[in-house]
Amino acid sequence: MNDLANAPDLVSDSDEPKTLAETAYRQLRRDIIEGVHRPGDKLRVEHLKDQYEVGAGTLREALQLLVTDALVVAQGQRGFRVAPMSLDDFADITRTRVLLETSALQQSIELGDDAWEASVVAAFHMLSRAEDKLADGSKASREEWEMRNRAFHEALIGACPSRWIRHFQNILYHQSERYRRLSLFRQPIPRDVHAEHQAIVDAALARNGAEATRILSEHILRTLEAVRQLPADFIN
Amino acid sequence: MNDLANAPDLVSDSDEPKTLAETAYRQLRRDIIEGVHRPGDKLRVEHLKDQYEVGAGTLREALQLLVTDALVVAQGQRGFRVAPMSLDDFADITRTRVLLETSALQQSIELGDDAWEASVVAAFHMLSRAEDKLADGSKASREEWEMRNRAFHEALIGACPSRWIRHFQNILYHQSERYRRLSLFRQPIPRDVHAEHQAIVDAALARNGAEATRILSEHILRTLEAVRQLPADFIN
DNA sequence: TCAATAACTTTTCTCGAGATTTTTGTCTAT
DNA sequence: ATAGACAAAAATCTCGAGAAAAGTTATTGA
Repeated sequence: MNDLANAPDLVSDSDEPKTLAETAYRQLRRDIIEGVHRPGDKLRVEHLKDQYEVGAGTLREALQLLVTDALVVAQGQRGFRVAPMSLDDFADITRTRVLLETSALQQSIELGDDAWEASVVAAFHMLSRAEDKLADGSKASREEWEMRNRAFHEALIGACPSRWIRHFQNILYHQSERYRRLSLFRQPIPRDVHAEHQAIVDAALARNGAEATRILSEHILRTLEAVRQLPADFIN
Repeated sequence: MNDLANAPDLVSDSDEPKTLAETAYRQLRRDIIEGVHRPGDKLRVEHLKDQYEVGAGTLREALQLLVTDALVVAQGQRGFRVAPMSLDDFADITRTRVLLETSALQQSIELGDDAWEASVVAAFHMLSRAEDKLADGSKASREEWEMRNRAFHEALIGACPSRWIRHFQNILYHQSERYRRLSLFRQPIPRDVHAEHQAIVDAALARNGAEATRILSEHILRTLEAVRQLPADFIN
C-alpha cells in the first residue's frame, strides 16, 4: 500500500515550469483563456512556434498538454483547434462544477481541522483586500483578484480528501475562467460577490454543511445567469 | 451560439487511430491497464521506442496522451512513470465514480427517450451473452466481457446531456479497470453481477431514478469491497 | 456553365542527432 | 565506516529537416 496521504496532485500546477514545453503551455493557456486565440481558431504549429520561440515538437507537446485541460481539441491528422465556446457548454461546466464542488465542500466541512479553517479565513482575507483594490479600478489588480478568487475556492475544498474531485474541479475552474472573463469585463461588479463569499465562510466555519453548499451552489450558478444576459453574439 | 446537441466527445475514443502516436498510445494504455508495465515503473523513452516501433518524439506524444487519462504521471525533466496504485486511490476513484455516475443515470432516466431504452436493453443483452460464454471459462471472452460491461454502463448514462460528466466518468472507468482486473482474475465470478445489472435495467426502464441510482451505487461499491479483500501486498 | 479530375501548396506528422539535466559510480577525507 | 564531492553514464529534452496527408487552385470535358 502506497502512502497517498500527502501525495502530489494529479497534474502539478503550482510548481514552476521546468521545461520549455511547460513554459509554452502556460503562455498558450493564458492566451486562450484571455481570448488572444479565439474559440474555434486553428492553432498552426508552424506559425506558433515562432511566436512562442520554441521548436515544432516542443510546441506540439504544449498543445497536447492543453488537450488535457480541454482548452484545445485535437483531431487526428487535422491539427489542433481552440476548444469552442457555447452557452450550452458553460451551463454544462457550471452544473458539473456545482456537483463536484458542493460534494467537496461538504467533505471539507466534515473533515477539516483548525489549519483548514485558518487557510479559509486567510484566503478570504486576501480576496477581500483584492476586492478593495479592484474598487479603485486598477487594471493590474484584476489579475490578482482572479488568482485570489481561485485560491479562495481551492481553500474551501482544501480539506476534501478526494484527489480526483479536486483534479476535475481544477479543470472545470480553468474552463469557467474563460467564460467568467466575458461577464466580469462587461459588468465590473454586478453583484455583491463579497457578501456571498462571506456567507459561505460563515456557514463553513459553523460546520453547517447544508447551508454552505446551498450558498455555494447559488454563488456558482449566478455566474451562469450573468453570462446568459450577455449579448447573444458576444460569446462567439 | 454553437450547436452542441450532437457535439463530439471531448476526447475521441471510439474512432480508429489515425496517427502512429495514437496507435502507440492505445497499445501502451492496454499494457498499463493489463499490468505489463507495473505501477510506479519508469517509462524510458529510449527503451520503449524500439518495443513499440515508433520514433522518440512519437512515443513521447503517446505518453503525453496517457497523462490525460492519468494512467501516466510526468515529472518535469525527470521523465514518465506509470501512475501508482493504492487502495486509497481506488476508494477515491470508486466514490467519485458513484457521485458522477448516479447523477448521470438520474438525468438519463429523466430525459431518456425510446431509443435510449432500446440501447440499454440491447447493451444488457450483449453483456448477458458474454456472461454465458464466460461461464464456459474461455479466455478470449473475458476481453469481450470487459468491452460489453463498459458499453452497458455507457448506455445507461447515454441520455445524460452533460458531456463533462461523461468525460470524467470515462476517465474514471479506465482507472477502475486497472483495479477490477485484479479482483476478477482471482475470483472469476464472485458475486451475482448479472442480477445486479438486471435490477438496474428494471429500475431504469420503470423510470425509478432513486431505486436505479441506489442499486448502481451498491453495484460499484461492491467492487471496492472485492479489492479490499485481496491479499494486502497484491496491489503493489 | 458546371462538375470532376489533376497538380500544387500548405500543414501535419515523423524521425534521428545534439545539448542539458539527472542519475549512478568512485574516490577521498574525516 | 560514513559522508561529501567529483566524474562518468544514462536519460530526458530540444531542434530542424524530410515524408505523408489535407486543403486549394487550376484545368479539362460534358
